[in-house]
Amino acid sequence: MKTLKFKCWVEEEGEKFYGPGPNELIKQIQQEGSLSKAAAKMNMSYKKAWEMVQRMNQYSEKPLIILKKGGSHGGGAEVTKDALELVAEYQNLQLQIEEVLNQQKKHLKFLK
Amino acid sequence: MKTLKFKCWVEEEGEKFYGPGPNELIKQIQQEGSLSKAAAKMNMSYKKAWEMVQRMNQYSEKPLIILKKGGSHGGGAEVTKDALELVAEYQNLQLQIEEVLNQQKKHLKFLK
DNA sequence: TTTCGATATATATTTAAATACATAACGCTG
DNA sequence: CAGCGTTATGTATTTAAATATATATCGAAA
Repeated sequence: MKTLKFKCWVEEEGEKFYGPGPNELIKQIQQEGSLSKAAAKMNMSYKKAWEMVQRMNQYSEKPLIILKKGGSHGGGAEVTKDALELVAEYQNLQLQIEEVLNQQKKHLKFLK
Repeated sequence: MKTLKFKCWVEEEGEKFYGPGPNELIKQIQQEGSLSKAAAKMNMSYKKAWEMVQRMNQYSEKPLIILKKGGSHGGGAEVTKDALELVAEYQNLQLQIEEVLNQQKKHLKFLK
């Protein structure tokens, strides 16, 4: 069964800083309240997740994730309101693309 | 300047066999009549290009590229009619997605 | 039957990415 | 002020991808 897939992302100066990975990461951080736990849930190394957060924050106008260390729980990760808006916009964009693909699938010869 | 990019491809059993790379390769082969020259123009190793062709042909119903060895010119690569139709369909699909993206760009907050 | 330019294919090397590992820093709390 | 859990960050190891290298194969044509 052939399937049609896609991916979209945002980049600046050739550097990708927002796509499916960061999008999912934000959602997991919101659920867990912790970057390390979010990374674990995604089977991703903490380091990679941490770098993802740095890139995201660096390239977006306003901070998306706020990391805090120390304190009673050892620290944690907070998702900003801007991040949530970004998630919503991105996922809406994905939906619209999927819609186009589902329409087109019907008469694409090479998918048979 | 932030830009929104995308990629779409066809896969079967988790194996990608058609996307931007193979699409461009077909076009270059048609111009050059040779797989090695097409690969060179794309700054791709011959081996990678050759494997691309194998995958393409394997997963599509009808052969897309016909490779010939020996003969007066040493051999060559031929693009089938089906391949050209595929190129056309794929590029049309890309255009439609771009259209959606260009529409959405206008009111995407995170692109500012 | 030799030459030629292209395809065919295996192996080795290089490069890049991801992961693993180790350790420090932080700040609340008992 | 020691313990805890989390973030912070460098280094080493592993893994995977891409490339480079070498050699064989093919078939028309001189």
